[in-house]
Amino acid sequence: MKSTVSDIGLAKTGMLRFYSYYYSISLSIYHKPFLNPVTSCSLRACSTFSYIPDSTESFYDHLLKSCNGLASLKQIHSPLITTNLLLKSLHLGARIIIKYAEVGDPYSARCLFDGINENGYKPCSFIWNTMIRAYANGGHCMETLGLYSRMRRTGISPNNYTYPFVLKACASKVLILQGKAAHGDAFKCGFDLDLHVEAALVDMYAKCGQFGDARKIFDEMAIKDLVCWTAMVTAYEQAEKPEEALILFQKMQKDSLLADLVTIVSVASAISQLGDAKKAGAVHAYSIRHSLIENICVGNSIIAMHAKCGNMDKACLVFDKMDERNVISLNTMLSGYAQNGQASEALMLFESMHDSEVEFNEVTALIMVGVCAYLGSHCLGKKFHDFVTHSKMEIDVNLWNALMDMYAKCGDLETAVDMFNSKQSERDVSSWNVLISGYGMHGHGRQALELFSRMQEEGVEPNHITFTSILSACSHAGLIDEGKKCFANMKKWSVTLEDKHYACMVDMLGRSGFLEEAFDIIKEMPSPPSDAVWGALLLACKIHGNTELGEIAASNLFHLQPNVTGYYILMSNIYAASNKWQEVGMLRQVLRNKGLKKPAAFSVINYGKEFYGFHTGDRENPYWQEVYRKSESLAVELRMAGHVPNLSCALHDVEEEDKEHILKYHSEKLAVAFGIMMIDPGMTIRVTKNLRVCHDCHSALKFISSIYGRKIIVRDTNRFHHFEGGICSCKDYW
DNA sequence: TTAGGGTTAG
Repeated sequence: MKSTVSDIGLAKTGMLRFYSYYYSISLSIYHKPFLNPVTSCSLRACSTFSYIPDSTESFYDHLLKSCNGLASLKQIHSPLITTNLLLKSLHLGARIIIKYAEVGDPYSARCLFDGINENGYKPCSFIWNTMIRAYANGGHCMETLGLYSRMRRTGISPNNYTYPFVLKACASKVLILQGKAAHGDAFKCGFDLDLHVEAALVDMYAKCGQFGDARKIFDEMAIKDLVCWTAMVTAYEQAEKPEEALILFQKMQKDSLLADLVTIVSVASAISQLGDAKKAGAVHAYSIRHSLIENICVGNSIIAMHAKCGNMDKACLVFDKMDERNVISLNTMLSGYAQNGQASEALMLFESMHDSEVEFNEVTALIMVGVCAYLGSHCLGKKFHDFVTHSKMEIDVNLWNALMDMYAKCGDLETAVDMFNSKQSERDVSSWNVLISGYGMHGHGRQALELFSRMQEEGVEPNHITFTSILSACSHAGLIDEGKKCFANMKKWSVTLEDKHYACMVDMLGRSGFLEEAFDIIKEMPSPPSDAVWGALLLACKIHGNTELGEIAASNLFHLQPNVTGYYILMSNIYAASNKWQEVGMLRQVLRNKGLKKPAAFSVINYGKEFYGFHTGDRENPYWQEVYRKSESLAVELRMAGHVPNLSCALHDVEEEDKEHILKYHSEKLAVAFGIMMIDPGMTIRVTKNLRVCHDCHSALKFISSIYGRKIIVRDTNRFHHFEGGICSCKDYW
């Protein structure tokens, strides 16, 4: 009992003994069979007492405030029935109705409401409003509207309290027709100019996507308070119209209105959508100036905002200064690190939070499994899987899918397949997508197509991600006809063709040399192609040495993404391959002027508990001297086995002899040389590279897998290469 | 004795 009742509350009311008495009554009621405290509230007898003392109401108010579950609510409700106290206080009845709705039992709330209505109370709007509120707050839209309609038929007048609830219900289920009808009713009764009704109307029209109507009501309001302004700002933010939200926020400030925490959370979210670091700084400063940042929700929103603007240093500063943190603060930071490619920072933060009071949850696990997938670290991913298995967390289908995806992205497709097969009854469409995509990135196009057919046989409807995965799988495996068929079938499944689907088609056709056909696809696109589409064409032009089409793709890319180094490098490589050195020089000058640098190639290999990273020509790695010696001897063995260095893969402006020397120390060759030295023979060597594998390394690794009888798996930015017995799983098509 | 904006992570 004491655990559900505030001692302070009891001391204030002095009702401890009173409660003990009724508690014993409620216990005895529960021991009587077949007596449900709610349904038995027929409230037939009327009172022995003509009034209920204020102190009693106050006592029950305290009890209800501290009650947070159905069982304890019923214990409070029971003595009120047996003593008929409920009949004497409509206020208490209303409180219990609301409480039943809050604990998720609208049926009991309705029973009590019907009982009250049938037993002698003079019909009044108050109790009807209470029941309408209970339905509306619980998201029971149709019940709200049904009761509102019955209220009017019964002759009970709706008032200015009724409409905000009814409009809220319409807004929650985007029922614009019913919302408009309620607006009309409010107008007829003269309540449409009430401040609360107007705010609810603004919210309803905005949530139903009718921004013109929402804005008209908002603009014409005689008095606008903070809630109205925030309703409109939030409406724009939720509809992904961040510019409009911020314009309104500025206007609000000109009206000398101070934002509260609700406003600032919405504004921070709007800035997150824009990714505007400068505006993020201004809102951060505002939240400090007005002491809003001390609220944990605001703090978390500011962290998320900085993270989405790419500024993890500032996010970290807020996180470090927080007096109180919760699991959302931690997850926001972890996901920020993950989104900004700072995987090791995410791992360090996760480690550092082990001894804190914040408990990890399923979202933490989802983020961290994603970090392992990003790193391509099989051993770390396996550790997280063990961690999750041994924790109290529930492995739901989302986490299960994330784990499958992690195994696939860490090169362990077998485990991903085993996991998929072990959960037949609980699979969802994402489970199928994960495995189709896994087959695709490992070059198993046929298996991806078979799984796609099986998925349809089992009645699982493919979505836009399924088609991205299957088109990408066909592209990696060079299955052009199959890919075209899938692309044509998308309409059958009512899946809208998105930019990414076109990018897959351009990639598929372009890689296999059908450059003109790929360009035709672009020309047929209903909306302007994104950088992904033009990027796919540019890559294809590089593979097939098409300067003319490459220039078209590049000029679009330089316009769309003027600061992405990779596109300048690709175009420069196309020029270099056709000996257009003047153009090469020009593009390098552009990069210099913009202060852009070619990203350094980097390969990571896991050995024991550690990760060893190698840059091209690395001399910082603690093992670099041994690794260099191994690379020298490998170069000799490769020559003897028939490998001819592909000098076009080295820098273009150095002598031929130097080119061969540079090739020996490419990052993936250094990592594999390290693997051969350190990892037991018979164990797979797993390497992850931050760029695409170069052609010379690809050929060399095939030879190495044969010379040493080792299985080598390399994950590059696009896909996996499994080298074994002198061949690669990509069949030299990548 | 009832009312309007909404919590940040995946």
